[in-house]
Amino acid sequence: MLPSVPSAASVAPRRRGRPRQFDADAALDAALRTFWRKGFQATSLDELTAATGLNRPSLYAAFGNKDALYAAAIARYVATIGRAFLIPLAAPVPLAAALRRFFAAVVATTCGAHGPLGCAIACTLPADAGHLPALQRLLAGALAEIDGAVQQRLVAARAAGELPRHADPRVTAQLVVGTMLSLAIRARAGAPRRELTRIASACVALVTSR
Amino acid sequence: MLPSVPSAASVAPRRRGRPRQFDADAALDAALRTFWRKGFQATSLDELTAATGLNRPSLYAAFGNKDALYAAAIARYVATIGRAFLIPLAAPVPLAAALRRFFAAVVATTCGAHGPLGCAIACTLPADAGHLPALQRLLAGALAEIDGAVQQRLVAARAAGELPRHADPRVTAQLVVGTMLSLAIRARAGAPRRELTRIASACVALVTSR
DNA sequence: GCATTTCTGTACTGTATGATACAAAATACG
DNA sequence: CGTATTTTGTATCATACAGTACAGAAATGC
Repeated sequence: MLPSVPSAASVAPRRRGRPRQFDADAALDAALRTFWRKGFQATSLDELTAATGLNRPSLYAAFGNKDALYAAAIARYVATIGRAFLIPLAAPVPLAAALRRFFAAVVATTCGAHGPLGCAIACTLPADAGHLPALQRLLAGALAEIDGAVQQRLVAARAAGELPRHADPRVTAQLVVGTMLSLAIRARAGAPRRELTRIASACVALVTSR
Repeated sequence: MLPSVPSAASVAPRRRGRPRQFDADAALDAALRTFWRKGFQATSLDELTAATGLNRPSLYAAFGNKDALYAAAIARYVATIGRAFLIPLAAPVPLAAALRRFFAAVVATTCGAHGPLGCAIACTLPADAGHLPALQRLLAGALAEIDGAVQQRLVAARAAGELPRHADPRVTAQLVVGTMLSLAIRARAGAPRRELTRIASACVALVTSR
């Protein structure tokens, strides 16, 4: 389930005309869940109105068109789901334990209770990034953000002597994130949770071994 | 470019009525190139007829409907592109060299001359595997085939003492394939070739180190 | 109270899409 | 040569789609 994180919109000052009868963030979360499962192209506006409970004009007034709604949904994915993956990384525990928690969060989310959703960045965004430049930039930005966060943790780990000195934090972070992306794809292919956990453990062992 | 590998269809015995004026394999390759770039949902039949040079009825008579054509195209991708990745693995060279050749082939293909295509299995198939069970099975099968081939090479490597005895060939293969999938996604995000090569090198170093 | 502003809901528009009907063309069989 | 069989090309169908016009509803400001 998506956490209901309030954003700037929900604390805006009272506006002039008829007030909105919906919460924009909740609607965005509902749209995200639909996009997450079916991707951008396969999701119709009828499905979006059904999922959000809004009618078309309200959706368009709030978010623009379908493209903009998708971009907003992915941005929210990065800000909520993606960032939730990174929180365990910052826990004050040894690197191996932090990485295990990170992967545990990834596996739990990609193998959701509502079927194997995978990861929106790994599984659905790349398909449309091939022909929509705006989405390609979105994908590149999301990857850079996750790479950076993992890299930062690895730099700290190396300073603490938890990583071999010859290991490059940047490329190692990209390998860890790469494993994360592959776990999401495997989840979407229907791989059992146990298998994903085993792969994650092997990645942690390989990265933290010396 | 796709290699023009003949299949059973092109050597079929002379049939009864008016002969076909097209090569089914060439048409399938053309359809695959379009699907590869834009995915299943975003590719229209108009684009497919333009790419293949066939008109709609010929396409439908040869392949069924759009779904079946996509499945056939992905199957051909696995049989040609995917298998081409695996050939370098079987070269009679040490494991590290074989893996380097494998990744070199992956990087060269995912960063094609016609823009960063990525990999059809990694970048476009997962999007529709989320809601089309047939495509989910196709994805799972493709992953299993690549995993198996890499695993087989790792088993041989361990027998030759090129791999630590404590390394599990199966999960190690899944990590290598996972890195491959992530390279394809990064290629589609626009990552420069140099960066992908660096990640691949780090993966090889990590897997073959002891 | 009245004008102004903003949102909601229905109904609609034009278009793009996947799929087919049908007749003409091209081959094999007898 | 005539019939059966398969492919080709055009023209078309019904539907699904993204997006919007418009009228009514609910709030604010004066």
